[in-house]
Amino acid sequence: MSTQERKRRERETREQLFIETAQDLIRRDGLLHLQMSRLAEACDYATGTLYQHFSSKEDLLMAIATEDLHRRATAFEPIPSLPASSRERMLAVVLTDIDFISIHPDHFQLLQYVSTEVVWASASLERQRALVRAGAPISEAVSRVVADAIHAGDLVGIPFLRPVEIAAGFWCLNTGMHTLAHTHGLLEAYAVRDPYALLIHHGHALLNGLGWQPLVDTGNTKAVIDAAERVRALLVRSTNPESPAATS
Amino acid sequence: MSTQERKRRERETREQLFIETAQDLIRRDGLLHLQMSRLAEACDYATGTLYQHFSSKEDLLMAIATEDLHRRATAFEPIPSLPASSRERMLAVVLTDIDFISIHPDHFQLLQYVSTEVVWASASLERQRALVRAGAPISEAVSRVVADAIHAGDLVGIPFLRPVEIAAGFWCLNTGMHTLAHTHGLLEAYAVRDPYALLIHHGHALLNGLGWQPLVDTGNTKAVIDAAERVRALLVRSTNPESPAATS
DNA sequence: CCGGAAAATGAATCAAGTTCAATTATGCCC
DNA sequence: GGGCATAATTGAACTTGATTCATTTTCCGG
Repeated sequence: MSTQERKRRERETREQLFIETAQDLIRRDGLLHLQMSRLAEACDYATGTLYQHFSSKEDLLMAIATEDLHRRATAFEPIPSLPASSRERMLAVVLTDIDFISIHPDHFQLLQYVSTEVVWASASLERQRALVRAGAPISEAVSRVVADAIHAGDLVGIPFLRPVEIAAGFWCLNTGMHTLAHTHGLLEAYAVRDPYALLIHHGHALLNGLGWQPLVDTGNTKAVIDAAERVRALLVRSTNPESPAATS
Repeated sequence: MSTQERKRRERETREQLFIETAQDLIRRDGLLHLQMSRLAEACDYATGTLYQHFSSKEDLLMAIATEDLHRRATAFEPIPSLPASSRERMLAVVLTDIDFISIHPDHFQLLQYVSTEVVWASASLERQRALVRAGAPISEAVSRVVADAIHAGDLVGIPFLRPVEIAAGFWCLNTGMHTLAHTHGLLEAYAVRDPYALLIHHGHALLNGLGWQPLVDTGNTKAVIDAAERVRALLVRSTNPESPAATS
């Protein structure tokens, strides 16, 4: 049946419209002021129609967060096959996350909000699962980099930790720094000037502490900055497919 | 005027009653189901009376979080003057936080919720400031341990980072792991068995990576566990003033 | 004791999310 | 093409729970 298929597509398009319009409204007025009735009006639909797609307001918010998370995960995809050392690829992980959250600060705040017990419990089981699923490719990509490092001999002596548990350490450091950067009053309380430069520094320190070769002298500020620039250039090239002299 | 003073005290006592009863209700029924009218009833006051103390529900939640955070900060107080190496004191920081959050998981979830843009903005300026202030002693205590380490020569070669920025790294690691441990679906997604054992491991790795002496062999599981036990024993002793062999 | 200020009360108000009976559109079959 | 059954859409009514505020009660100095 082609009719079924068309309907499904139309439905999906409309859901996309709702999600994108909601993102616009949130950017304009803030998460606090998002109202279901206003969103419906902005999309030229009745309030009730929203509930054909989302079981509740929280459900909608989770759908938005999931959408963003998909995009975020896409940014991590090319990292495992980047033409660079395992250590540089790990740096790429940190930089990719920094860059994404810097461009989409709303995403982080929304994700934090929907991860909250209160909001989480108010969304449908399906959306909860979709959100978790959307994040999985990130941990998989990072774990692959770790596994490659172990395989290549860049990372030895941690037989009792699985790659995903090494990856989790960096997830914590990253997420923690995003939290520090985006939570009211915290940056001031900690008097941290540039949270993401600090994250890169601590990231290197953690890599060094895990014995991840080649070790980087974190005291050499210029080397650290140069390495970040070099890896960022690689990332940009991997995102723009028409590389000057690519041979896949 | 003594009357003024008494009134103020009574007011404070009642505020305490509200906060503690609210904590009970949250523990019993969950944050999601806390209702202002039910809280008032549980305290044998009218709903309106609550608003003599808290400008809104969010304001109340922030007051609860602040109360908890005070207690949490108290746990960190003895650490800087613990009779141990600077590295062991830093481990004490991590362990103290792990233990507090393990005993008070509600606190972490509430803190995460009130730190959310939506809730934060709905609380009074005064409460916002009080919450930030309540957390400050923790970063100060940790920063003091870092400063001591630098002074003692245990931590060299990081002239451009201030103690508070080193402390921030551990804040991120800790907060990140609490988030991982307490956010639905994440532990499963990352397949992490024991998040706090992992936190201790990564904590040591970060300390090693910063060059914090004496370095610890993270591959030696027994040594890592023993060190944690030893430091925990110190912490217990510092909390219970009457040590076993003391002449009371 | 009294008068008036301050505090407490809880029913009324309000706001926003959610529902659902009525309406409209859609697609299928003859 | 027309009529029928089903599904989708609508938006006003409903619901829930936070917040307010007119009224009542308490408190305190003189």
